[in-house]
Amino acid sequence: MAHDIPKIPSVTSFDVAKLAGVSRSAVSRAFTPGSSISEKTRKKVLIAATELGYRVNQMARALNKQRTDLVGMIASRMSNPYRSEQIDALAKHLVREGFRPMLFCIDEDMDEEQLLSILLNYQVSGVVITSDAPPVEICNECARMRVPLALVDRIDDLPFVDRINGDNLKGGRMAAEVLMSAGRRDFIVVQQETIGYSGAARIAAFTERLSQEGLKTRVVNVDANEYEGGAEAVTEVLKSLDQNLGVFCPSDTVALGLIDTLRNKHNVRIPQQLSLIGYDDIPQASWSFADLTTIKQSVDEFARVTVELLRERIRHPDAKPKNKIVDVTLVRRGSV
Amino acid sequence: MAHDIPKIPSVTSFDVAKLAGVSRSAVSRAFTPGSSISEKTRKKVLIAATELGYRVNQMARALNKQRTDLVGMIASRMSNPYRSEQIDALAKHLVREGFRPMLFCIDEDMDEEQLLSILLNYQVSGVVITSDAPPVEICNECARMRVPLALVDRIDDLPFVDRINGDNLKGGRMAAEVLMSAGRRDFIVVQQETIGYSGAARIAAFTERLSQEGLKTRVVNVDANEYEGGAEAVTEVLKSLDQNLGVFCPSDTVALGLIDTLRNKHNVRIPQQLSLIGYDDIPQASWSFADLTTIKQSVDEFARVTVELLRERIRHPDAKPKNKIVDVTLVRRGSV
DNA sequence: GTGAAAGCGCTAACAC
DNA sequence: GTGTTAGCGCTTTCAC
Repeated sequence: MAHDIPKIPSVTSFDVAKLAGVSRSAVSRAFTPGSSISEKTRKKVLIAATELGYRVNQMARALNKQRTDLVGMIASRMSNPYRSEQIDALAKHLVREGFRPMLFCIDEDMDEEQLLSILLNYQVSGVVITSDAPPVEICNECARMRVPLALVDRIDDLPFVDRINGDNLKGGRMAAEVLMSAGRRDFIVVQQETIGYSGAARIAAFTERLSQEGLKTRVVNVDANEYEGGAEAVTEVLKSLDQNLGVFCPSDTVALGLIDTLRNKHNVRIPQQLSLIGYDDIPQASWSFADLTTIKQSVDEFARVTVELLRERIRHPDAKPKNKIVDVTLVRRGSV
Repeated sequence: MAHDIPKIPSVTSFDVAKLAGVSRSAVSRAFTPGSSISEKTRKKVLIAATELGYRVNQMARALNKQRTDLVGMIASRMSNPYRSEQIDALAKHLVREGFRPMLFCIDEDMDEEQLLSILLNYQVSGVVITSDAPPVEICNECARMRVPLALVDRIDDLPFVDRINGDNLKGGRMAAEVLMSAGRRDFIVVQQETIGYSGAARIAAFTERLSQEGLKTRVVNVDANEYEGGAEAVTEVLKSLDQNLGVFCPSDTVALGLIDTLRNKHNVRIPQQLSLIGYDDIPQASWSFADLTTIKQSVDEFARVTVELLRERIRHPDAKPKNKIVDVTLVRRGSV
């Protein structure tokens, strides 16, 4: 077998120590921020290290510290653009902050026990869960083992577990207000069978705000998720069309299914015949076919806060759970 | 600080060995598939392990084996639904095959050197790159260090580096043929500034197939990517509208920007006034507003093949590069 | 501020 | 098939 390129043998702290004329401890300290080492030796070590192409072996370090910088990200439904934006942002922030994201995409038939094993076997520094279906066992076990855990868009009340949520109360209310100020008086909210905590909270806030004005909301339940769920809601929406209708979908993917089907299969004119508002502001919401008014949640802000909470919890594993709320804003487009 | 839940101290192979009345090697063997151990002791060990809640410490194992089961996935443009589908599929396959995916989302201002450091520091078992912009340094260094590397949708010719590509030749030809059999005689292909290898290959195949029939293709260059790129192409497309036009976008995201803008901003009727075909078959291509005919690449098949190549290369790091082609199929919808 | 020594938890080579 | 022994490469008391 030809070896066109020579394989480089791995260089250890011992080699660096020898070349720099110091001990291995010195090398270790040179690569450990905040350890007591003179600037002079640090320089010497760094020079030797560069010369040899030394990199500290994280496995050895982890074995010692009983902790890696690995962070498990558990995600479901990556087909939802909001989810993949979230993961994208989270992965970037984690790396920037010195963590190393491991990605686990789960679905219905995932093996909770196996996943937990992996997480624990690798002694992850933390876990972030952004999925609708709660992997209960994982949450409990993380809490129990004091593995820092951050729950995004989830409300589960667990000891030692932090949560990050959008301001669903504000978002739901804003949706109601936008629809009202567009002159709508009759309301439908589309609810997927598998609705999560966030969706439910948004709907509750929406309904509540309307009832303050003495207005009623009808809930249309659909079996499918995302786009298909929206398409499914069309039947019910069409029935109410002669009234002064405002529709709220607590997720853009659903709203997009609805608006697309309404416009392109049933020639409904929006916003002339009805107003529609979504939630999340995924990229597709701004596409011409949709031109969807929606409530924007900043994935970047979510990611920032999540990493921040993780950091804090690593410092204080036994602190009581924190609950962060991320602001939401209205994005006005043509569907209202 | 209250400790509502007791923290469990970590249990080592030593503890299990003691309880099972065997040596630590026996414990190790019980957890190493294919090692020589009697069924009887294996049982004993497993029972003891379960009782104590033992999990093998991957860091220690890795330190020993000089290799983790970590696989780095390097991805760009997660906003492209095709990309996130790819990552989703890849992550699932990797886990199923015993690997642990680390995710690195890169953009223009990423630090190649830092990323490389991470990969090497963690002694990853392999790296998969699915990004348009080639992180050259990373590729070279992986080859050099014999870190198994798989390139998805890339053509870079590197020693010890495997590649997985869709059948761009077939795909490009099919696109041409579909358009021709719809009676089109005048062709435009939309090309983004940042087009990657795959896109270029598809365009080449498309153009070539048409020229076999004596038909010419005009390339429209756009500066923006994805949806915006498609929207940008509209101006040029409209100019050619009175002719018998067929348009090919080597990526669905671009095609969607084009078709959406054409239909919803310029009232162009498709396929009456022109035929349009895309590439990838992302979920949005099937939405009503688009109803886009496209060339489907199976992300699942991509993932399967990629993991397979990784496995092989781990066994034979010095084998010569393999080149796998994944089949593509036509998905007929209403845009042609 | 620095080095020596003792592990972190595991696997592999070697005897038996 | 099984136990013993010797590390994997690093960090970390503990003296100095």
